[in-house]
Parts: sequence; structure tokens; C-alpha cells
Amino acid sequence: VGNMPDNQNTIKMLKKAGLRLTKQRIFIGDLLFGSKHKHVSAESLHNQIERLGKKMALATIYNCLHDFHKAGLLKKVNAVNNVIIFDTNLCYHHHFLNVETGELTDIDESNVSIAELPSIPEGFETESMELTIRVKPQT
Amino acid sequence: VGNMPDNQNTIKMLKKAGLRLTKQRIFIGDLLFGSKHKHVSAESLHNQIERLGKKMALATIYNCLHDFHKAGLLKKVNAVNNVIIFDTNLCYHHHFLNVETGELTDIDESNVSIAELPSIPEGFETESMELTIRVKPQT
DNA sequence: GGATACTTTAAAATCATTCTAAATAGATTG
DNA sequence: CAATCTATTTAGAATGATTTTAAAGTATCC
Repeated sequence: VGNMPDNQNTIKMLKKAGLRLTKQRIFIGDLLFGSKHKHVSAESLHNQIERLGKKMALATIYNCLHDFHKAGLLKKVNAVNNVIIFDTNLCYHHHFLNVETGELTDIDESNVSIAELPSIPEGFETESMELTIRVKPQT
Repeated sequence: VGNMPDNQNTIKMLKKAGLRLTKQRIFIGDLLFGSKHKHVSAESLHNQIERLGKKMALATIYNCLHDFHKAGLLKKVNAVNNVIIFDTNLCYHHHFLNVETGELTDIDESNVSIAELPSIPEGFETESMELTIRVKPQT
């Protein structure tokens, strides 16, 4: 990584993932796979892209997010207010969910420890695991 | 509780919650607050009610579920496949989520232990907390 | 029983997401 | 590097869950 331009980084990721290098995927990849981890929905990405003065069909953004997810570049986290949220942080971690606004905030991993885990049902494997702490403004 | 008819139990709950005693709320309460805990969506309840030969507007079921939730009689759990799921088990517990079917299964509390919890952000309080383990059929 | 406020209802509206089919654009091969 | 093949993008329609609307119905209180 280092000081390699994002663009090259994204192209590398897409190639490695076996995804075709389209303008749209590279643009979205550059937005997502920067230095900071992000939570995005199709809609929030679409807004961001419009704010940058670009045009991209919402359906393309849906396709792209799903393709990235299938390729293991994004994690799906619990939907909030009927909106699918993708997380660029693939590592096991947890979230605060503000039930008023739908905002998700990462919980620093070191602050939670799950001592014991249940065994997974016969014939199944774990895709991911997440603790959601729903919070609301104090009354 | 004991061998009190469900109906009386539901009426008690509704009164205590300050909700008016309508035919619809009593009927749904009877379905939900039996001996076993349940995960329901508006749609699944609607189907169950139709199977019982009754008719109830879907909007009424939505209203009822939301009213019960506001009154603290139901817990909202993570939506699955864009469907809001309500849980009659208000106690802190966890779920397996089958990502193929959307099916939620309770995890026996004794099988998980969270040793340490993060502190809640300033000015917020916890509404609920849930560990979701996303599972899929073994490949 | 009558007034009042809350509920139910069917139907329309909304919102996120997916689908469709045609146009476009990567990739591959000669 | 042109031809071809196939994946991708796109606008718009379709879908599906949920919410809203406005009118009719009903619980509660006096």
C-alpha cells in the first residue's frame, strides 16, 4: 500500500478478485478502499458520487456492491431501517447502532471479548458474526 | 400465568401496557404470548391468521406490532432480507441467521458469554444488544 | 346511551431493491 | 488491431415491504 495511488490499489484488488476493470468499479473502489473503513449503502454511495459531480446509475452501484461482496471485498452487516449496509472492514468487529438515526459506529475490538461461542448447527459454516448494541439518546 | 387462559393473560398485558382492548390486539396477543417464544414478521403473522380462517388487514398487523413494540411487549431484532422481525423473547439472547433463507434461530444463552462490554457513548443508553452469527450451508 | 378519541381498514403512496432488455464496453483471439 | 464474445451498464419497469391516507368503526369515559 504505502504511497501507491489508490487507483493502482483498486485495480490490483479488482484483478485479484477476478472482476473486470470497468470505469464504475474502479471509481467506487477508489472511494471505498481508502485509508479509513466505511459503512455504506447503495443510496449513500450514490449521493456521494453525485456530490462529486459524477453520474452513475443506482442499479450499477447495487451491482457493484453485490459483486464486491461476492468477491469478499466487502462485508454485509445488519440492515438498518430496511437499508442494506456494507462494511469495508472485513475483520471481526462490533457496532453501536443508533436506533434514531440508523448510524453505525465501530466498536474498538479490544473493548469486547466473547469468552465462549456456541457450536454452529450441523452442516453449516459461519459467514460472519457481529454484536450489535442498539443505543438511543438518554431520556 | 399458570393455567390461566391465554386470553385473560393477553388482556392483562394490554391493560398494563395502556393499550386499548381491541379484538385485533387481543387475537394477535393470544397468538404471540403463548408458552414458546417466537420470531414474527407482519407477513408471517398475516399468513398464520389467514390459515386460522380469520381476516385482518395487513396494516392492522403492522400497527399492532409497532404498538406492542412501543409498549415494550416485543423486541425488534435485526431485519433480515428487508423484513422487520419482532421477537417475543425480551431477554438478552443471540441468534443464528441463515443467510440463505433468512431464518433466525435462538442461541441458548448459556452457550455464549460476553466477558467484557464496551462503554456506551456519552448521552446514550442501551436499548438492546444482540450477537448475530450469520451461517450458510457448508460448501 | 352519547360524545370523543383511538383503531381498523382498503387503497394509494412510498421507498429500497431487483429485474429487464437494449446499448455499451472490457477482454480475447486471430 | 479489428472482430468477436461476453460481462457490464443503464433507464425504466417491476417487485415487495412498509407507511400513509381518509373514511368508517369501535373502545372508553361520563
